[in-house]
Amino acid sequence: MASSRRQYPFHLIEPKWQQYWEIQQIFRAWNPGEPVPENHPFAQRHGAHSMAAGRKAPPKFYILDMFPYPSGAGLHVGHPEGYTATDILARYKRACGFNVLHPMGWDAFGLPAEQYAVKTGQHPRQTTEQNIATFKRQIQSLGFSYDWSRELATTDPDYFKWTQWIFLKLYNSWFNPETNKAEPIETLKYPAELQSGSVGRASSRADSGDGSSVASPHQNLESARHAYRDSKRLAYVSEQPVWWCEQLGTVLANEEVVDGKSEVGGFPVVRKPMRQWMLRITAYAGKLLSDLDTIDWSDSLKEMQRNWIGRSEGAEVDFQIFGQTAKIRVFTTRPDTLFGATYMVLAPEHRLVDEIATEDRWQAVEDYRERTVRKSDLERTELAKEKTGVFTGAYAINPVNGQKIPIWIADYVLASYGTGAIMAVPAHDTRDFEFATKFNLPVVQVVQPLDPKTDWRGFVEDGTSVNSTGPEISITGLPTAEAKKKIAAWLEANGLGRKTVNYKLRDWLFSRQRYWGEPFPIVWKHGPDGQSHHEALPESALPVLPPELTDYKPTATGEPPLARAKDWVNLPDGSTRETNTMPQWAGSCWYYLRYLDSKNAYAFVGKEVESYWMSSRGHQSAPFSATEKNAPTNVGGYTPQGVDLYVGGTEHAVLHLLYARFWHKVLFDLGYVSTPEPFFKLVNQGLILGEDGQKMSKSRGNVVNPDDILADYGADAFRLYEMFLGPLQDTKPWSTRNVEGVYRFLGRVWRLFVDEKSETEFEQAETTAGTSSRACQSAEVRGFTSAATNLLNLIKLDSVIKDVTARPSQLKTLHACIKKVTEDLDGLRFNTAISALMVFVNEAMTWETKPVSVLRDLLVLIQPFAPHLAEELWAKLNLAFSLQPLALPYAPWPKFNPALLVESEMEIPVQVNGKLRDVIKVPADADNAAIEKAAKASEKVQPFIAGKTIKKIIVVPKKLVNIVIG
RNA sequence: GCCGGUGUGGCGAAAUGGCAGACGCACAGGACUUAAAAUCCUGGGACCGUAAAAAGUCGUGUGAGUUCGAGUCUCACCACCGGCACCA
Repeated sequence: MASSRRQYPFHLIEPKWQQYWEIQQIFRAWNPGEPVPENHPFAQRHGAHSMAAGRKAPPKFYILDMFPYPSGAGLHVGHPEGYTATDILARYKRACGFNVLHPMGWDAFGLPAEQYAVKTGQHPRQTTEQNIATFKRQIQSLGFSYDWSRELATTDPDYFKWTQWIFLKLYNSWFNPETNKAEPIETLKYPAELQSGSVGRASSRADSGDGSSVASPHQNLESARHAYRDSKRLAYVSEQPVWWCEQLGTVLANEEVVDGKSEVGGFPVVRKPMRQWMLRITAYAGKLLSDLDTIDWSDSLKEMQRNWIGRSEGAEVDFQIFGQTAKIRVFTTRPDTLFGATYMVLAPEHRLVDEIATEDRWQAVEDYRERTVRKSDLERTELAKEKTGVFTGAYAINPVNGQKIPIWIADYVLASYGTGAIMAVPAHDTRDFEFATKFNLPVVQVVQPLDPKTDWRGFVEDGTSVNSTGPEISITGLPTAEAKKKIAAWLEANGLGRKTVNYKLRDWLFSRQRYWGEPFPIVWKHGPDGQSHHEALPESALPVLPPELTDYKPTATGEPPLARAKDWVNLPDGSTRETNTMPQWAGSCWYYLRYLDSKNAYAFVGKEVESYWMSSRGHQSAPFSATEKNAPTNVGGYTPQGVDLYVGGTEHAVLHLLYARFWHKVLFDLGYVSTPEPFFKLVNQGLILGEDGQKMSKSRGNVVNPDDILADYGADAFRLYEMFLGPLQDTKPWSTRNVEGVYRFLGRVWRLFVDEKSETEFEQAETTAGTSSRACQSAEVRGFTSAATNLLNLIKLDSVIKDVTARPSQLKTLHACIKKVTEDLDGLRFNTAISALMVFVNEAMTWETKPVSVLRDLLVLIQPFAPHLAEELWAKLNLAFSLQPLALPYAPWPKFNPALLVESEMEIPVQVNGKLRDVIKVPADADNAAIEKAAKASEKVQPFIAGKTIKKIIVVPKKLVNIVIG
């Protein structure tokens, strides 16, 4: 920073008010039934009994930030962008009379702390606590109005006790397709063969619903029932290939694997099958998709979730295998192209491959499968890669025309989607076409493009069916949509297939081989026959704490580090604990609910409290924004509810936001929460790039440290700058130079109020006292604050601030500002709200007399943006004019009065053929005829219309005149 | 390839279909100062003019269209950003 004089003493003002807010608990949010101390400003504004039972509480507003992962690097300038936006809104809503819930906490489990532990032996909890302390100090130095009494960390046993509790709810529930809801597992009826004493064909493993699992040779009824229930739970166990990283000695989640290498360190990873816990998120695919229509999120975000869920409508069709009893079921979105199916493809992992491959093809098939398994997903799906595959030797019968078509295996067909098998229609599918071209398979046209010039080869859009007549069914001549319907109906009627919906969404792999995560509340019981099964621990056993270890490395066998703690793992009754831990996403799935009632020892959240904050009519008492487009209201039969505004980065578009919605919906089905969606309105803040327009990164050396900005310009300037940068949602480059612009603005606000001479005296006194350094503040906070207050009291108000009635022009300036700032805050347009404040201040600087009333309103308007400066000036005004108002954060938001903006004259632009020629002044009450007359009389307009025929004159009332000439 | 978004001065940006460029940065000139910093005032899209003005012409990625009137609406195209990517 240029070593210039401070615009104003923010270095004293900011710590002073931050400490005041904390000691007075100014930003405590009050729960229903909670007694509010009489001297708290909330009580002064709303009444001491406003939250008492049976009283109608003030409307709530729940405004939430995505809580940060407290990394060792500390805060970067991207964090405060969202936090400032939410804080401004929180302060604005508080001033508008809402009971505002604005909490902060820590998403504190995670790999970095664990890796540090592996390297140094320092317990991850210690690392985590240090990082939280840094983050908290940095966040608090920005003056956010968080209710810190609700602070939580996902790593607190009091918190993850309830994460484990929710897991038990998932474990003890199943999804009932008939009610389309999660229900307690007890409501699950056993199939007929498990109801009597007979031992039936029960599947012994997680059942994917295709009824194909092989029955165990011998099981008694009890264990068969057990297995059946286990296969239906929302939390279940299955054997899954996962990413294993030898160098890191751990398994990695998909999102930690980038381009076939570990995101951390760039080490190679391999697929390895392991026993895993899964969460049945796929059961909710339909609801997760359709309920997007009921919430106010950006189009792009909703689209990302839609793509991730990936719904496609189509049909399943059974193909008889030639010469065998087995059938192959395929999924297709284009049943209308069935006549063009000239071959079939199975995924190499498809379970029928073994059965159908002929002897002469066996070796080729086996070789191909071998190669496929070794390939990573990346290699399999790599862009523009050549198609590969081998013929199995077997044939299938096309059910519509009886044709014998070859069955291939190829890795472009994924085992995990649909049925793992496709009918290939090379004429009308790009991938099938490539494959057919490479292996010389026949290509038969069955769809005619509407435009006859379009080549039908590789034509994948809708058209008209051709060559589609078989012995029993014909769809030739039908448009695609109708052809689909007709063929689907025929398939269904003949038992050959049925309409279905498929989703790309997969079940959520929920276990990690980590130390620093929530242990599962699960034990394994080992039967005498060598069989073992899992059982839930009772709620009374929660929280399940992780054992203390000295070595955090995963074991050589790939077992989780928890397995090292033998005393912890082995229980007296011979059972053993589950040694996996939950993924980092678990804690963030429900933290917004814990904030509501973070100290509750008896429930994850109290019922009444949940209902007040999540489903009382906050939106109705004050619409978020009347002007907002696309704000869904009352969609799907219920008023949108939940968190009123959630702000965070796009990086969580599909994972956190999908997982949290899923958990919330399960809790809703089970009756624990009162809304089907957690987040009513969600906004993604845009990325802040480096000064060079590149993404900020250490390697580029363009990272801006918030602490530096704070030291040079203060928190208020930092807040203001982040908001003035541009629209919240946009990506925008950082510019330290531009910080000076808003910093100067705050200096002008300061000089609008204070007497310059007294400030000079203050500066001399400060130099003598030597308290100018920020460093001394932490040492003796109280001493610092009283010294700072004494110094600041030397600064007096400007003598032209008087208790006089404001002039009409002054009121006009003020109310234009009130209007603009209010509307812009409702629309989250912080940058233009700030420019409106600048316009006001620029104007007010020229006033020879400054009415107190106007300046007080100004401070209420500025308070959300620059709270420290506003508080200091507010205090000075109150002192000088002996006022005893509410604490500034609770002072009512000024009400815009349109009558004050009325002018006696208005300016009307006059156009000739749409081109501006003059701006005329007419009386405010002039009617259209008078305006038209004045426009034609204008001297500047005359030359353009003289001698021309006037074809038409458009007068937009009070707005504009356009004279159209020939 | 598919989906979503964005294109406006030297820069960040602003404009319910109605005066394009508010507000701010940078810049230039002036005031204050021994001087500098800070502060205050003034100027500014481009072109063409002029001693200086005025007037005029052009101008919101490109090309068409709708309209009395388009940065804004429609269509096509181009560029950039983000997401997904053999999902049948």
